[in-house]
Amino acid sequence: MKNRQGLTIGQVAKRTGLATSAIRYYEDEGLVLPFRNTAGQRRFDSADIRRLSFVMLSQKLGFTISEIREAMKPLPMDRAPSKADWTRISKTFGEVMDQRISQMQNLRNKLDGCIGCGCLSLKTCHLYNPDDTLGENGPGPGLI
Amino acid sequence: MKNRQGLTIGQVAKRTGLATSAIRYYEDEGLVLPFRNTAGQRRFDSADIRRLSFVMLSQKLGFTISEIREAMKPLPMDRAPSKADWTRISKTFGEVMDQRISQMQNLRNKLDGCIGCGCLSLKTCHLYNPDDTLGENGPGPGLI
DNA sequence: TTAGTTCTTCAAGTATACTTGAAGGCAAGA
DNA sequence: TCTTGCCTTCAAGTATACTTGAAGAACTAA
Repeated sequence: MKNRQGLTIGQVAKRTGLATSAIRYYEDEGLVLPFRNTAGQRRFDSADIRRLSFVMLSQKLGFTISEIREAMKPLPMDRAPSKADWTRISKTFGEVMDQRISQMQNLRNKLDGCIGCGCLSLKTCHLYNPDDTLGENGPGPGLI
Repeated sequence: MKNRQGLTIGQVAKRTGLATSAIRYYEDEGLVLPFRNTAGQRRFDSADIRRLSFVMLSQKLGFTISEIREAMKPLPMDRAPSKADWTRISKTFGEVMDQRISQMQNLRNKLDGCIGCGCLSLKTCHLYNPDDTLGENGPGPGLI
């Protein structure tokens, strides 16, 4: 009998496809809080893996670490989150996704009209409307 | 009479809303190639501004600097690009956008089913299909 | 028990897309 | 001419999301 007290970080890495370094980083960022065995090594239970899975998916959806942290705030760290906990979070993210998708579609529709025409006038083109921006990206790369 | 020979970087910054540092960075990255006056100061013509406008828009659309550089490769650096030049580029980017949007919609549709249910099973959930990924993000932040 | 693998922390490196600051040169109006 | 403001380069800093490497402790199987 082995690992009755949760999975090691290496085992979680294999199950999730995450690198161990990424998992440790997520812990530093407060996205998971695995418990420790007597020697101080990390041990993960199924709720931890569910949190990590949510992080992975949210990353795919384009959310930042701080957005994910913010979203998971209502989840309990001590006990396994309930279905209702996850459903609520899923709903919030879904709404944000809908907004982002329609924003991208807006920009995409304007692409043909504004660049395709070759004029690309800064004053008249509605592409330069600040409301069309995909959020205030600070420094650093944008999406994808 | 002033600036008969193109706009200064500061004037371009005001017109486009870009920071002068960003414009210099774009030059370093090969996205624009303003000419220089006798003293070595940058001077921009309308074709340069059009290139910068395209860069700004492409950033909003989520393209990286290297993707934008790649896309603008067919554009002539010496003369003002024709309408056909811009139209071709616009078409390519539009198609990529369409792909990305439908990819995001796919992920979004799966959000309710997979996270909403609370099970988030790594083995069965199609959310973990590698084909759903928004590109191979290397290190660094993801989208937005 | 011993060897080999995995774990620990911590500091530093990587890529993207810039910004900031230092030190000095150029331009334009009074 | 002078002064103010904008221009130049170059190096270093910032934020995000990690990875890599070093040095050493713990775990596991033989």
